[in-house]
Amino acid sequence: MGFVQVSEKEGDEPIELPAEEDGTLLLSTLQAQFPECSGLQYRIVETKAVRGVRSNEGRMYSPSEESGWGEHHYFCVFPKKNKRQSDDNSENSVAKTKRTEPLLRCFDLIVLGLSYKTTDQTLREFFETYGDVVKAEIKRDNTSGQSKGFGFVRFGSYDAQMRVLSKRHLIDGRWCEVKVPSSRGIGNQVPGKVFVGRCTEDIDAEDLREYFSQFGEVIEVVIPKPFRGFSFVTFLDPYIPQLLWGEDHIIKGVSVRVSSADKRVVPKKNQQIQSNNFNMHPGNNFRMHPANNFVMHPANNFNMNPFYPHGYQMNRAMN
DNA sequence: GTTGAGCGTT
Repeated sequence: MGFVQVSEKEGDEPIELPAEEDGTLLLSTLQAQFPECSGLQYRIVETKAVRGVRSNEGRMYSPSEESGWGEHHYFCVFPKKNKRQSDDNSENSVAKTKRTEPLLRCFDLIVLGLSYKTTDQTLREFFETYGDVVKAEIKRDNTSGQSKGFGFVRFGSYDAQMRVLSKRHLIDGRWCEVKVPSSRGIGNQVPGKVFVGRCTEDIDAEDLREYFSQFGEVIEVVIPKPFRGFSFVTFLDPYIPQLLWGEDHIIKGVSVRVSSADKRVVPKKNQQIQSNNFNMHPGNNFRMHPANNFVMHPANNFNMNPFYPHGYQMNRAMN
């Protein structure tokens, strides 16, 4: 909880960035203010040594478990190869980093079939045997507080996430399955396209392109006119969108909401488009792109449970 | 206080 004091360079006036509930600072939060920033450092007052902040899976961890981020004044680290992103003539390390980082990032997993007595706490404790649990919550009825029998869990490491998805789990006497939420599925979505809700009018196409370029190459930005409070961003790689849903994204200090752009939400005919196809990339043909085969991607095979491929009644013998 | 396929954002 709380805020982290960060400036671009050591000695500059710091700004306060909000930390997450678990005390971590999201790289996306950091990059919303310092777009090219890849990490944080701070100086130890006593020894004058500079220390780096631990970072993993898009999250930055405070130096101390007890005192959190403390009163340190953090400053940004930038990649050495910090060329303009439009310099697309070489497959440099920047481009590779931007492609692989979101692929390995964890996301919420849904836990189905939970006992009505299972709590956030017992859910967390159960999954902690697999790795750091960033979030564990039971979904409850708003008025009665009664559990709905399912919940969400999020891990700190992709490895733990993979291991959990590969098996069934006996939690509080019930066999439960852990799946990728259908909200991340690939139903009617337009390949590579995301819906960006809660936009404000001062967020223009260039702001959106600049922000979302950290996750992959952006090939189109559409802001419906007249302004309707949302916009669309399309990536070259069609699997990028499902890695962004459910995240908080802060652009120009505004918390926007990224969700799927499906075919029901096609822009109206009689509207202007502020910007599109600003990046005429030769690889714009989705069919030609090797990443276009969704099924080939491991992230799309999570729900194929080898134990119960046909919906076996998991809790038949219980209770 | 009961139930048992699903899919949330406080």
